[in-house]
Amino acid sequence: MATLRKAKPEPTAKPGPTAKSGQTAKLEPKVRLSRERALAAAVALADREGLGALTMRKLAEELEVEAMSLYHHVANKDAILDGMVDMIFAEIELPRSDITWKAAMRQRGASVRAALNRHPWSISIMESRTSPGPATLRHHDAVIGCCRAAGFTLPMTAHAFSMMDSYIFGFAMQEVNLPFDNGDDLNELAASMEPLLARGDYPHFMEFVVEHALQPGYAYGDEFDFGLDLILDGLEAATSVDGR
Amino acid sequence: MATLRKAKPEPTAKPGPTAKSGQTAKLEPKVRLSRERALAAAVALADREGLGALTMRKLAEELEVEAMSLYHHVANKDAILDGMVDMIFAEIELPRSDITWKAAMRQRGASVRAALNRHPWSISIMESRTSPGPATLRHHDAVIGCCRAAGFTLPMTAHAFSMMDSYIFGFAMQEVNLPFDNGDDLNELAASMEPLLARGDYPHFMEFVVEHALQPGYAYGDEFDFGLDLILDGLEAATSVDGR
DNA sequence: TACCGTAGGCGTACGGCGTAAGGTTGTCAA
DNA sequence: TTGACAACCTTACGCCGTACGCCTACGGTA
Repeated sequence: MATLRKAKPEPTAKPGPTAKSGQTAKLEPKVRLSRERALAAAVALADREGLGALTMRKLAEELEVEAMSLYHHVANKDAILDGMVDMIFAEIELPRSDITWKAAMRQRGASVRAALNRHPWSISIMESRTSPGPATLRHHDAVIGCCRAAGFTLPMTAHAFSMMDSYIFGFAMQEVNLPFDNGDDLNELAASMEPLLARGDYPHFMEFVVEHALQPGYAYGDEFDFGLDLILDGLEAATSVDGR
Repeated sequence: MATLRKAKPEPTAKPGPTAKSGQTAKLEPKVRLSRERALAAAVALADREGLGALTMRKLAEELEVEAMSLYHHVANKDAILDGMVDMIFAEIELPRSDITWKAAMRQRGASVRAALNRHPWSISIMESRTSPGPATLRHHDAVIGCCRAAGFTLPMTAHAFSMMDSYIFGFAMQEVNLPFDNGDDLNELAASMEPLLARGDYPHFMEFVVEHALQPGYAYGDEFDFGLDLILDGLEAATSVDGR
């Protein structure tokens, strides 16, 4: 015996839960752990308390299990993160095929953005993941298929794919990390940057913030559609010129 | 007693470095630690070994100091990350004012992309930072100033700023996380996804990868200019129509 | 019925992390 | 000479991911 007799300071019978004798064992069906249950709980935990709170111990506790039991269903924590990313992609609507490609791309762009806003932690793990899951592949396949069905050549499809995803994910990244969530704390934000701005450095930045971004009607999220439409219109023009 | 006699097995005098007596003390000037030295070492360490290797202990070792000494110059590790982000922005060329706004924006876009590629870890900490440093503010100020000098209204400046940065940072994010670095491992990548593709799922994705992305002349980085030019042309058209 | 391989779950331990608290040392003004 | 102060170090705490080995329940077979 390797560990000698250092373990087992307590050879007494276990106290309460899952009592050893059969007397109460049948009363709790004790749902089995599984990869799916673990991933769903991980997403819920990250949604509720942030990615930093997602630890193997906390996740296990959530599932009423010990941390090491998770390793029977996932290889390691990275595999959990991979699975979580794929769950997000599974939430995103695929582009429809019964409308124009522009309308379909607008709709799936909005769906991507909505999913990333629902799960603000997701974008920070999407970068740094390199092994896409089935839902991720399915999503990319559908987007490429939409372009091809609209008559895009392969090079033009590459342009469109790269451009749309760069913009959509880049926008979501900025949106998720804005230093404010709603209009309420704009004022304290403004106050916090006052010392910098009062010194006269950054005059254009200051004008922009004070005269525009902090004005009542302004919401950064509204910028999304302007940019996406400009891109889609540009892509349409590029295809109609020479098809490539 | 938990640790028993693990500490202090050696009450003997300290051996070599920074000898206690004054005899050799003058020989090594012992450059003082400083926030700047710490940040520069942190950037170098992250460049060399990745962000995961950047720990307070390793960073201190790099500087020939103990971990806790760092806390005399920075508040905590987050402050180091903030400082590192600002160092990256300091590397980026500001838009020039002696050329057209489009040329200036093209040049600063290339500069941003180059900096993010030189320091692949930087994009993953830029998101999640909310307190910009002076170089960051200076950069944003210059970009806004460039738009304003070109005659953009404030709303149009907001459109342009949001759109360009979403695209540039989003593109860099995808580029940095590609599962390959050069043309060499494209083949093993192709081999690794073969089981998925052979089953006939993802037909469009497969056609795209095999017939286009894996072809000899293709490099993802080349997509950057197409998208940026399309955006800049679109912005120019939008301003000349109604100026807003 | 008896056996046993295996899968799911548990307990312990290890090395590493960020950093709180307090000790030591070198410098310099009074 | 003294004593305040800043720079730096030592120790320790509570976390983290996970290697390793054990126990138990169950299903298939003899």
